[in-house]
Amino acid sequence: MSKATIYNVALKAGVSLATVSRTLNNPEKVKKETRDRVLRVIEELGYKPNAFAKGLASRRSTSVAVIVPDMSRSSIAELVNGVAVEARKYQYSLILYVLKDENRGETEMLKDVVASQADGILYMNDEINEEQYAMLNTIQEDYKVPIVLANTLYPYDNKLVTVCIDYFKAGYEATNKLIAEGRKNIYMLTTARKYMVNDLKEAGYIKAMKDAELETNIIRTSGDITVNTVHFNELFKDSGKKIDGVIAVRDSIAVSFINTMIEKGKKIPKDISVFGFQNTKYASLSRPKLSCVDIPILDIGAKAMALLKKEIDGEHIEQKFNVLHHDIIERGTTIK
Amino acid sequence: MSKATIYNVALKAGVSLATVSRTLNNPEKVKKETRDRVLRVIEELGYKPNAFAKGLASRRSTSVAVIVPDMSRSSIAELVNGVAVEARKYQYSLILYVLKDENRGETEMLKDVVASQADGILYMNDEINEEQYAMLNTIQEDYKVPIVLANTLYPYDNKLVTVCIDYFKAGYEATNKLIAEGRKNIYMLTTARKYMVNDLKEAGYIKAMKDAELETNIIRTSGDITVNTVHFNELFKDSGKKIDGVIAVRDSIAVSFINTMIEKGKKIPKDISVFGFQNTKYASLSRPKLSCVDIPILDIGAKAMALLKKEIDGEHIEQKFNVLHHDIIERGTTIK
DNA sequence: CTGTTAGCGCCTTCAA
DNA sequence: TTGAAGGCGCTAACAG
Repeated sequence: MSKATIYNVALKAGVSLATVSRTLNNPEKVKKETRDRVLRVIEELGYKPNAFAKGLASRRSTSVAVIVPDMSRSSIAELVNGVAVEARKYQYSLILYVLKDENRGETEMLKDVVASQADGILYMNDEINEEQYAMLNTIQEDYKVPIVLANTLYPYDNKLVTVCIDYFKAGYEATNKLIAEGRKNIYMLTTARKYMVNDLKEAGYIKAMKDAELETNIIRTSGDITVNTVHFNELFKDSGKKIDGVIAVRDSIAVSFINTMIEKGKKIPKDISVFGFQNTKYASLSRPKLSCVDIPILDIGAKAMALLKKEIDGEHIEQKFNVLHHDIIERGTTIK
Repeated sequence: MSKATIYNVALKAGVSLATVSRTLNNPEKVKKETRDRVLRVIEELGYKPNAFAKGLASRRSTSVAVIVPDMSRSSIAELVNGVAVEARKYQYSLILYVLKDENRGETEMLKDVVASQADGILYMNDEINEEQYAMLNTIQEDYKVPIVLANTLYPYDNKLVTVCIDYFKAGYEATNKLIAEGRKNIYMLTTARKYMVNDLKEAGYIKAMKDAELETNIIRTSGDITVNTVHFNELFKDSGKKIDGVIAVRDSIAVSFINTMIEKGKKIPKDISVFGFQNTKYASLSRPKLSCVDIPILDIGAKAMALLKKEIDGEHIEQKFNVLHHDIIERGTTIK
């Protein structure tokens, strides 16, 4: 029962191992009768080709490396979900690399990825910086392993295929919604850590504010609720009365802000309108429900995997930047 | 640059490939000077052993298969995080299998796992049923590939190593807290789908209620917010006034319930006390903050991976059931 | 349409 | 302490 090899199948089916290999990989090259016989034996023996031997001989692994930061971020998990669904269509398996805090070993890790013979790499670390981008580029060129960035942007260059939404535009639009409400003192709540996508949201916000000749106010805080709650309380003390609008780069930050303000006696959205980003479950579980930019995160994952598959298959993708459509969802934290 | 093989290293270091292999896998069997020289060349060439060749020859993959349902569930993502951290300690890579809705192909998928030569399997699908359990067992026995269940319980048998918490006890304790508050009409909100762990929480709830000679009320609903909101509204119409306590099997369900009730004018926790399960970010982002059972989900993942590693290394684990400690966290939705 | 024959890159006895 | 040689299970020309 343990392990049937291609030899066992060949023997029992009365053919050579090459024929077995063919019926599995190039069925059209095998006469139907032979093929059927072989398939029956395969079934009987519960034979599955050894992935290592197959990979070694064919130099292809039918697997892709998925590189993510901290899984506990809702958007990351959802992205992986999207990738998984698409990957299954191609029978590709996913090798998961979680970066976690320690960027130290990223170079080392990428070498592991190469050694693992992954057919392609899906990189979704939105904290990407110039150095990392350069390294990915090197890897793609030196080792000829295709890379796709999912929900990860490095806007200063476009050598790598990228799937994302137009974060600048989204930030711009959300801010304009608040301006249209008549809000004047609109704050942007962003992360202290450097996320490229958040910088773009911020740039969109700044543009909208400048266009309206309003003053920009950017607060850098943490994604950690206990930490940002403290920040929000301080903010309230200093200038709380003047805030009448907020754009947060993550839903969870928006919700944390809302909670803090409501506990301070503020009315949402009467006193302050709030926009989040992503449309995660946090947005639906907030009270009032959070207005936010809806990002098709599942689709981004799926699209990224689909493009990677094309690259693996040797198709050239001239459209490097693939921008998916986003929506502005108005719920209970803004005034329609 | 492309790919250095063991031959290149051997040549450049002036040794045979066997020596290179040894310095990597059995360094103590190589004279220090030779070893250093080889290591230097490895460094220079950026050599990494091809994972396929290595796996084929050694019959070990230093990778484990991680089987999960839907990644978008916060607890699942966190579990994977825990696994990833621990796996990195051993330099194990993770092959991710997302079950998603379609259980249809689970048998097939498990065959893939075996074919992938994973050294072990981490199974964390809390919807496990008898059939699946039996199949896992078969796989473990027939193919000699160790399996560990993480946060997944099949309480009717104990052939597979399991890491979890005592869900029965947790349900019992949480219910008793509410009873101690003087609550009489305590409802359990659980999932319509069959999750073994939720059944245990439910059993604990029932036991506590029976002990206190109170009537049990079990509501089966969905994890989907739009769906369960409808249920909660109906519930309120029928018997809303009589509900004074709730235990929900997931934080997100608890929060959704709270939102619905507060919108109906109920006071939380004055009118109704609420307990959730897990202590996810949802609990901290709810207003009031959710009281809940704290489950050390990260630790469960890490512990499961650690045990799997032991099994892979041939250590026999007699302690099949590994029960980690949980806490009851009282925050704003219960009365202390 | 099918069989034969080299490898793929590495590990692992067995000798030396 | 090191080298030589035989696989691991499969794919992919090349013949036939």
